[in-house]
Amino acid sequence: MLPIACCAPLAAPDLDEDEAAATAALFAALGNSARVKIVNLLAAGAGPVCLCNLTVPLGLAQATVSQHLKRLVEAGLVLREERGKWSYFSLDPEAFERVAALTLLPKGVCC
Amino acid sequence: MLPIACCAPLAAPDLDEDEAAATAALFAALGNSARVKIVNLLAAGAGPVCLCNLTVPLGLAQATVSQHLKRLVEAGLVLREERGKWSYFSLDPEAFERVAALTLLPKGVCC
DNA sequence: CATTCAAATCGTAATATAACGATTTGAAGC
DNA sequence: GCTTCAAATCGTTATATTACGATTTGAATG
Repeated sequence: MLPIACCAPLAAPDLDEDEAAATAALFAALGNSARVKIVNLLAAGAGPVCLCNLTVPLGLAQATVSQHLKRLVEAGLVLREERGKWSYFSLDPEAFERVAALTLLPKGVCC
Repeated sequence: MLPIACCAPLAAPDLDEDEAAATAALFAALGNSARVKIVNLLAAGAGPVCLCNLTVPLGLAQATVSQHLKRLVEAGLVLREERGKWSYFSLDPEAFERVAALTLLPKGVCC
């Protein structure tokens, strides 16, 4: 999957094919309960979390968790950090804003 | 697919399996470029839009558009309204708020 | 430099999704 | 009641996703 170059709000005027695809890709990255739980665990933890500490709470095999993390990293929502043999993951600080930006209402209405 | 009973923000404390699944289902409903475009077209139009006016801008067959609309209705994002032979669709007024609620930051930070 | 061990990748199977044409359904109109 | 025509559903195919065990990669350590 290509990295998400940009994404447009749902209510943007004249959304073209590429913008719709980029927007959909970001939503799709969160369209799986394991990945929602990963984001939730990363948001809850104070600081980066080791993959090895995610398999038990998720109830999934190491390979499966690794794949989900890869998708979240490719979507630009999660950051990977190598520490020796271990990989630590954290939410991209802008992840929430990036997703929230997709749901901006027309006319600047907010929340 | 079951209707989405409730959904919890990504950063909610102690997200359980059902909450994660409901949250993921809402994201998944928007995780397709055709459905993003449909939501965009419905947001742009003033009032309900006929299915028959969606197939051309989407470049998809009637059956395909009907299926996508069904998914959006099941996700609680779009409303269906029958008018004689035609079906008209509009955004659920709460759709944006429902999606935006998923990305609420911890500690009430907003936008 | 061989061993260890976590993570990534590979290969595969089961399931889900997306698309289409064909068919069925159902309201409107003759 | 028959016809019409839009929408929904069905049946099918192609593709994508999800999951796993097995294998490979690569940093740390003896």
